[in-house]
Amino acid sequence: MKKVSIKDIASMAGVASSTVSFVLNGKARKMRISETVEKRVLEVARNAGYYPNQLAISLRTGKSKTLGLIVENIGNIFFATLAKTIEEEAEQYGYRVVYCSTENNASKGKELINMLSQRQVDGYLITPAPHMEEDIQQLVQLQRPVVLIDRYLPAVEASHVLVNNAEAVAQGMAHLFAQGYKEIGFVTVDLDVMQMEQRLDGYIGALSKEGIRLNKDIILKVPYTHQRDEAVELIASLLKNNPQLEALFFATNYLGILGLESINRLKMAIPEDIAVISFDDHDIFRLYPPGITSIQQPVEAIAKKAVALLMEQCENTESIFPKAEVELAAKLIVRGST
Amino acid sequence: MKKVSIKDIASMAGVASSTVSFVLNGKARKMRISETVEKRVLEVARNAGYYPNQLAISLRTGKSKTLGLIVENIGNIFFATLAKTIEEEAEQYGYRVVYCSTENNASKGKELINMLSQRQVDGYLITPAPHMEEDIQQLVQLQRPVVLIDRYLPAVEASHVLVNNAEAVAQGMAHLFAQGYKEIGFVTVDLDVMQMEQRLDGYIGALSKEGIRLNKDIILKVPYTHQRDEAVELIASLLKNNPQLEALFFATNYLGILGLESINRLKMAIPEDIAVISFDDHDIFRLYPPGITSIQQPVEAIAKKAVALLMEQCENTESIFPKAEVELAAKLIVRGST
DNA sequence: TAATTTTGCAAAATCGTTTTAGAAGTGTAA
DNA sequence: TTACACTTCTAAAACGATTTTGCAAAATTA
Repeated sequence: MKKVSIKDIASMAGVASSTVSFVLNGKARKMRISETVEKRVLEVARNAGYYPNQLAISLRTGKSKTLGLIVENIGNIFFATLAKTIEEEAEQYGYRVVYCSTENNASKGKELINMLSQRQVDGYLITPAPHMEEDIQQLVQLQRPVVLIDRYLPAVEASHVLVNNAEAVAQGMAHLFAQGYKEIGFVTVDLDVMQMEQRLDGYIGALSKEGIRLNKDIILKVPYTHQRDEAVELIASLLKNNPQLEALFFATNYLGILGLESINRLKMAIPEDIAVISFDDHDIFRLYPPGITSIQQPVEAIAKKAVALLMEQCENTESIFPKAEVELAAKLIVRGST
Repeated sequence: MKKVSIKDIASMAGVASSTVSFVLNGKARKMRISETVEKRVLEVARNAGYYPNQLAISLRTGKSKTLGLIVENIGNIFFATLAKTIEEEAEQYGYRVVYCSTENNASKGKELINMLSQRQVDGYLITPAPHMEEDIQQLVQLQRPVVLIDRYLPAVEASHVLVNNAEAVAQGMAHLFAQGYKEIGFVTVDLDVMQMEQRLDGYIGALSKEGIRLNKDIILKVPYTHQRDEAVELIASLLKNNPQLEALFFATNYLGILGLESINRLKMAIPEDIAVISFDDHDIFRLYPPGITSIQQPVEAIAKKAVALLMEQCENTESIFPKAEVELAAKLIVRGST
């Protein structure tokens, strides 16, 4: 079945296609189309089941009203919620979002930027994987609207919005200290990304502020490429090799989940044998007895701010915007695990 | 910064834009373009950082190489995995996927179909919300490629692929009987959708096969619109009012998760006080002590089959395809909760 | 040498819109 | 009668690609 175009409507209504376009875009008044003609066109269009071809519109106007969102892994609840919130937010501005995952792989990230460019997205929201500096810098140089989220690249002149990682970890550490824990291990990932470094910095800073000497043996950097089981084993051996540990701080939710499995495997009790706190909240943390204390990122605020910044750039492509650097506060959710 | 078009490349290389197109599409040989010209064009295109405008290509060729995927809720891990698998599968065929959620709301579903149509997707993968019959039937009538997943609408002449729900529940029930449980409650949702009815049918069928009389008091239909807390309370009162219950069968993973919360609230022990089994697997079920038995859908097989069916229709738009009705077997994952 | 075929590319049509410029027709005033 | 201003709509260009057709020059054949 052929689709109906504006031309078909025009010939059916006995007018020019420009007239149809004016009417359908509500410019009938402005273009002084008579009410008679307007009604007829509207009628015909409705009966024919006409809907506009967005591709043609975008091609002609040069605006696709679409944003590209590149996250690390859409399967992770944090990014999934972020994506959904961003989508809802963008809808307010009349924009659609297409999203995709890098899996923290720079070459996949490069491909995705390419793909989005080809599809003529109006702006980019990116959680950059390591080594994506060059590709993102290129976007910036071409004056494409770009906002980085969740992390940033110091070398790139792009606006970013993220949680105040160091501050958030410090807050969590303060809570642990207040509960009397002193021997606190830190489990992070071996990825060379800004936000992970900031979290580790938060940990180190909190220790030194409390006057506790840094013990590198109880900082574990799990290789990102490790399989689930290898990682669980790694965390388990950290616990076995350091029986003095009173608490474990996980730098991200999926590490926390792996940690729960390790602790479970060692038949240790939370919080009696080991206290647990994790960055990024998760359904499991709310549910897993006795409830896992976590640091909840202000996902909604991040999404809102990021979209707002991007929109500003999109709607105003002439002027160059100063790089905005936004850091938002996290929220500590205290549960039974500490 | 202006984008470079094929015309720009043409004038830079001193050739016609058609020539550029031929070269870039690898048709140089076929169109008898000399190697000299081919090399020059390639060189110029590379240096200028040219990339094609997908919108223009789609408009001209009439193929967007994009599929529309409409799920119930992309936030749910089942749909998220399904979406991701479908995306990977579609990539094999050179197609992109744009996905969106209905939240089980027919009018939102209608809007989404509209949006996807305007964006000229080549085919539709849909988990239909109740009352979407008409809109989907219309797609079918317009001979658009459509495949329904996870559920189907008896009134609509569209292919579908889903898990064998009744059979899967029967399998779960058989396991419960084998473990000696007789008093088994069933918690489902009050939505009027095919797959939920099939699951309930599976439950009822299993009982009658076992010679157990149906007790409607221990079948709970949680209203879909209930808030988290209301639902938890509802399930808790089911347990309180029916102390004879030995096991609870949850018809979907998010109900199962709510159920865990209810059980937790009542301080009942799994499986000593109450055994638990849930449809659809989830991270939490693997982790939550003592592990929750669940029925895992063959997500990968569903995705593969659905995409394959859709591709067949897309690549072959002339012929009308017979409605394919595919039902796949689920896998019972036995854990400590039963 | 003339006719024919092949080569190598250019021109133009096309996809479905938007948008600018302007063409008829009518009315009004000088 | 002419000039001018409205009113109402149309024609055509443009967006950036693909694809069909066209056509001159070179090469081949008769």
